[in-house]
Amino acid sequence: MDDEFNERVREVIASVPAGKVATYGDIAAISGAPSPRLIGRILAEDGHDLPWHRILRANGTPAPHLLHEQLELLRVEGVLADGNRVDLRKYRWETEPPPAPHDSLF
DNA sequence: GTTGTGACTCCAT
DNA sequence: CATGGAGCCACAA
Repeated sequence: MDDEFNERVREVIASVPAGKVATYGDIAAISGAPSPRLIGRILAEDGHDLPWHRILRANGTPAPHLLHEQLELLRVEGVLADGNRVDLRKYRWETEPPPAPHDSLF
């Protein structure tokens, strides 16, 4: 029960479809982790069986040491990155559907 | 108990 | 875009 997030986090990451990406903060929020740092730690410890390459930072850029590796794997899955940055706005995966595009005033 | 470190995020300058 | 500071959690020494 202590590390319930641990299991939850892996489930969420494993649930990310190919061609999509998620941020540490999102995984943390969805999995119920207390902090996004835990996500990084889990991946570093036991992310060998998970699509860790689909996890990006809040600004759409992967970790410094994985930057090249991540982008390569993502590129193969159809996620094209501009330089070292991925279009989160386009490839960001969400568990819940976005708010209806109601005719907002703006 | 404190300190340092890390695949993090946000805000201000 | 770069830098710094604060918040955050877990672990090793």
